[in-house]
Amino acid sequence: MWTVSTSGMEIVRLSGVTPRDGYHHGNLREALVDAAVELAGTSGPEGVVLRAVTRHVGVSPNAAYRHFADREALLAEVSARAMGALTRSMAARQDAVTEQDPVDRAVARLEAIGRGYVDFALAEPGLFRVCFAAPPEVALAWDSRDQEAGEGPDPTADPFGVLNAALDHLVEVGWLDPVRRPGAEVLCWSTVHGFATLHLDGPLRDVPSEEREQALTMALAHVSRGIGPA
Amino acid sequence: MWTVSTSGMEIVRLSGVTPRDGYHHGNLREALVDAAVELAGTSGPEGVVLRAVTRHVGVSPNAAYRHFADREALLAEVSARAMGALTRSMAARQDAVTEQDPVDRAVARLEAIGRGYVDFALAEPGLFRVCFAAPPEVALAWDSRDQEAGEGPDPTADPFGVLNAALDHLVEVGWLDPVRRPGAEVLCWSTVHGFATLHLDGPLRDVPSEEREQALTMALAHVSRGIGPA
DNA sequence: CGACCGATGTGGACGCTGTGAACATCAGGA
DNA sequence: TCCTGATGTTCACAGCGTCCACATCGGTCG
Repeated sequence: MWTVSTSGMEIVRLSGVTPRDGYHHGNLREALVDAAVELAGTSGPEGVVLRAVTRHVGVSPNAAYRHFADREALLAEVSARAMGALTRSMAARQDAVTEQDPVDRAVARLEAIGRGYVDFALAEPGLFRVCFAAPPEVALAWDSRDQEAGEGPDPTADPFGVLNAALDHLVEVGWLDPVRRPGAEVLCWSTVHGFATLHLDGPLRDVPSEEREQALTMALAHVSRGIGPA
Repeated sequence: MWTVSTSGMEIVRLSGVTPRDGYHHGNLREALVDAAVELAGTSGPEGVVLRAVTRHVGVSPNAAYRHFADREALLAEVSARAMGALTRSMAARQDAVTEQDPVDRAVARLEAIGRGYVDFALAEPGLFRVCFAAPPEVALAWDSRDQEAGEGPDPTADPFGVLNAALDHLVEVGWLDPVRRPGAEVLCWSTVHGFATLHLDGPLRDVPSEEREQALTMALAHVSRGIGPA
């Protein structure tokens, strides 16, 4: 199977995806998303080429249309997965904070979140880019953050949820003035997101990593200073 | 000319581009960039489709290759123009500040710059996006900001230059602690850039404009608070 | 004045893409 | 046992960026 008779050249299936045995794949949908995530990781959103994805899985291009409306839909799925990875990166950094004093700890955790965000962006540029490359449903998912807060899934399941939780905690420990709480999320997120994108794709992409790290430390400190107590 | 004989349907030339008279165009390069900018304005970088651009100008697709190495090169040109527009938007807002007190004025001018940045992004989404969609030379142009500062063109010719000038002025008037000056550019730029992209393409794109404006005001205030005097 | 030549624009072709329509193949229930 | 719905394949189409050979011009030099 899978031998092109005209050339006699065998088409090699890439990566560690287990080949299927028969006419039907078994769980093509999963396999397609896996392959797409892999491609996105190395080449970003535009690396998620439908025909390339199906090629990796060893299936015809149109097979994908049995599981996704179009390329956008597949990309949205990849985006969701990438967002999960981003969230885990942030959470991991946050949990690694060892500070004991409650207030210092809360502040350190906020900065750790920011660092986790930027580090993920620079360590996994492809996945980070794919996070923000799906117009419709992902945005809705993020926007329906508050409405279904009552019983929805873990509010810390997305980056925004993690950030909000950290800020809420800063209010609890008395470091963040409640009057300054609304809007703080946007400020933090904007700074960190802008920092990441400017250094990833933007005009600051050639800044050496050492200098970048220093700038990040300063930026995070400035943010804390901007929202924190006088 | 330009009548498809097979169908007899005349191909209409779009927009206000003046039609050429003969075999040669006269200044195709300019015309192509104009058309590309127009397309970028309505559809962003991916709207700059080589064949569409040449169609608008009324020329064959390959004619573009006499003036640009490839689509990327054309896009870079468009990007440079868009960057100019961004810069003018920022400068315009800055110049509109009427504050009299030197210090207050300098602070107000910084915030005006940020507002000009975000406003341009939201008013001209296509052009804004195209600003950051050209890997090679644009980035270099921005990076060679300081080196050739001696006699190069107006340092306020690009967004980064405008921002730096404003920050330098804040040091001069004694508002910005010189020790906090380095890194301030990145902080300001990151915040404003992140705010713009999150609200333009990102998860915050559906935030109503009123709420967005309020968030921007708060974010700018926080930035000032972050870098300003205690 | 006329021939030539480099710059510029054209036509056709190739391989790539996403996607629609019709057909093939299977697994499981009547 | 047959049939049906789900899943995968094949063929086809239009649009894209780009290469190559050819057409057409404006200016320069004999």
